[in-house]
Order: sequence, then structure tokens, then C-alpha cells
Amino acid sequence: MSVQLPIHQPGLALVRGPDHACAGDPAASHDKPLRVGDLARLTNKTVRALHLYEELQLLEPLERSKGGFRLYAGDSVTRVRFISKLQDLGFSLGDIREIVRSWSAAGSAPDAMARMRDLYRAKLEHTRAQVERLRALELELAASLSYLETCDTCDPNRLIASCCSCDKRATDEAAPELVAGLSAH
Amino acid sequence: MSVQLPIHQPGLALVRGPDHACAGDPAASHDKPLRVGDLARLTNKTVRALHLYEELQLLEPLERSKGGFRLYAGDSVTRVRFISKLQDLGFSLGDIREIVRSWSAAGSAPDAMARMRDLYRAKLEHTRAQVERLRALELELAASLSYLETCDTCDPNRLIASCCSCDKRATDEAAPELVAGLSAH
DNA sequence: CTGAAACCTCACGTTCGCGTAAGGGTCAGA
DNA sequence: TCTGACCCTTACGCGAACGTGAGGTTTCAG
Repeated sequence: MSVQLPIHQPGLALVRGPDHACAGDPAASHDKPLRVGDLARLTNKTVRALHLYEELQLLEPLERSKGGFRLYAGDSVTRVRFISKLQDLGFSLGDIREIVRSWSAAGSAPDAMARMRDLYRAKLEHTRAQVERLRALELELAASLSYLETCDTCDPNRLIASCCSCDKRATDEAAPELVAGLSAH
Repeated sequence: MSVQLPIHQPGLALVRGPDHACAGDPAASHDKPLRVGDLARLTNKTVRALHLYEELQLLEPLERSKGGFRLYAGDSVTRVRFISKLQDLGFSLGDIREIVRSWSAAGSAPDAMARMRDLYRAKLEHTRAQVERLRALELELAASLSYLETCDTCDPNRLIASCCSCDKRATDEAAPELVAGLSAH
């Protein structure tokens, strides 16, 4: 058995106050460096995942120890959480690689900002649409549930095949797709 | 080049009125049968996907033509859309197989209903949580965007590395993680 | 009766995001 | 110095959801 399972938090207390993990922050480098296991604990990732992010050039240790151990600065926590959030937004790791590449390859600051704005604007729209779709599904789930509620009073010997055309139900009451689909071929 | 790309709708007009695709509906079987390509068009899936669903026992043609062509009834559209919605809710095809198996294997109707209710209730909670997470991300995206707006007035020669500690910005204005992460290591 | 479009069954290939060994070195406290 | 907890690289595996031929058959409009 290895230690690859997401490890549960030990003494967790963020290196410094939250909401203040900006890059190039001079104070960050004065802390004792994090080893990959520490970073994994702090970000709730596995060591393997962090290695992968490095392979894909999404993450890089500040330096290596004499013996080859990866040593991270405190802002790597921000970096990893940044990666996770982009993942949650629907970006693949490859997408994220392109994003950070385009960021650091930009000629000027306003140029980089403009690209990010376009990207984030598009993703914002997409995210809103996604939320709408999920909320619609949520409503349909709720409708299906209330539809199924009425079945509590049903005769236990009744056959399942007849569920969709039940005489206990008004004929104009259509079954939601999440219920109707169960008996369709 | 093959014809596996999702084909755009032709004359699409659902076989009968919408919201009325209940299983065992006698009228449905009188329509001319759908072939797999038709079903693909109507559901916006590829033929290969429908074949896969059949392999996994999620979908079954009403019958086969003399020559072996799959022939579907109208309610297969409902079935496929049902599958898609469950997928959108986060169920894998394997999960869905279990769901329909458990449905048709249930002893009695109320029994089957009860299981579905439990399942749907759990998924409803999970979906609501998912919506909340997405909405939080949406807010953060919006915050990041407005943060990036202020960069429009920036000097084009300014370096990207200094973006997070910009003198044009109040020092107490922390960068959102979606921005800060870009410059973190 | 034809020909093109659509269909059939294998069966291997692909992308993603890691998991899981194997076979070693390193670090830090007692 | 020892030892146990961590870390290193390399590399194969996996489950999900199809994509993509290959090689051959069936339909159906004209």
C-alpha cells in the first residue's frame, strides 16, 4: 500500500493569511519550503497529480533539494488551486497549459490581460449556460420525484410495465422524461 | 470520411405531439420505424454512440429488418434523451445500466418506484450542490473579469510579472485566485 | 435493375486524468 | 548511526465514451 490516497489534513493552517497569495510576494520565499507531500495535503491532491501537473508544465518547484526533492514556495498552493478551479470550469489540463503558456508568452502586460479577458468572458457565458442546464435538470428531477410520490399508495402487486399509464393518475398528466425513459425501449 | 459526425436535423418534427412519449403507448408502433441513422439525427447522437448504448444494454431496437437493420419505435427517442439527461446529471453509462436493470428487475411497481425515488433524491441533492459550486465559480469569473478591466489603461511596456503588485491598484485589493494563479509558480 | 446511401459486424485506436507498482535514494529526529 | 517516513524516476494500466477504419450487405428511389 502506498500513500497516494488523498491524505487527510494534519495541522493545516495556511502558510499566511488567506486571500493574499500573490506571485512575486517577497515574504513567501522566507517560509520553510514545502515538499510535494505537504503541497498535496494543502491542496487535497495526490502526489501523482502534482507530478503530472509538472510534466504538463502547469507547475514548477521553486528549486530542488540537494538530493533531488522538489521544494515549493507558498504560492504554489495558489497555483494548484488555480488549476483546480479552471478544471472545475471545464478546462482540460491541456487547455490550462495553453492558458499559462499564452500568459507568459505575451509581449506586454495589457496584451496578456486582453487575452485572458476574452477567454474568461467566453467561459463565463459557457458557465452560465451550464448552470441553466443544471438548474433545468434539477427542476426535472424534482418533478420526477413528485410524480413518483403518488406511487406510494399503489397496489404492491401492480406491474411495472403499467406505471406510465396508471389509472390512478389523470390521463393528461404526462410522465417526465426521467420517468418515461425508464419504460421506453 | 465517414458519416459519424453528429448530423444536423433534416425535416425534424417529432413523431407525435411532444410530452407524450409514454412506453407501451399503442399508437407509437403504428408509425414507420426509425432506422439507426434517423434515431441519431433525432437525438443528436452518432450512430456509434447508439450502438454502444445497445452493447451496454441501455437501448434495444424494437426489431430487426429482414436484412439485419435495426428498427426502432418512436419511444426510443425518449429513451435516448433519458440516457442523455442522466449523463448530464453525472451518471456514467454503467450507472445507467444498473438503474434500468434495477428498474426492470424490481419485484413490484411500488418497489421499483421507491428505489428510483431514493436514487433521484440523492442525485437532486448532489445536483444542487453542483449548481452552487458552479455559481460560486461564476462569481469568481466575474470578479476576475472586473479586476482585469482596470488593466486597459496600463502602459503597454509594463511587464507581466508585475501585474499582481500593480501600483495602479490599491494595495488592499487582492487579486482573485483566477488571476493570481497565473503568475504563481 | 442499378447505384449510391445507409447499414452491418468486428476490432483496434484515442484522449483524459490520474492509479499503481517497481526499484531504488533522501531526510530528519532519536 | 540508524531507521522510518518521504521522495525520486520510469513505465505500464485503466475506465469512460466513443472515433475510425475495414470489408461486406441491404435499401430504395429512379
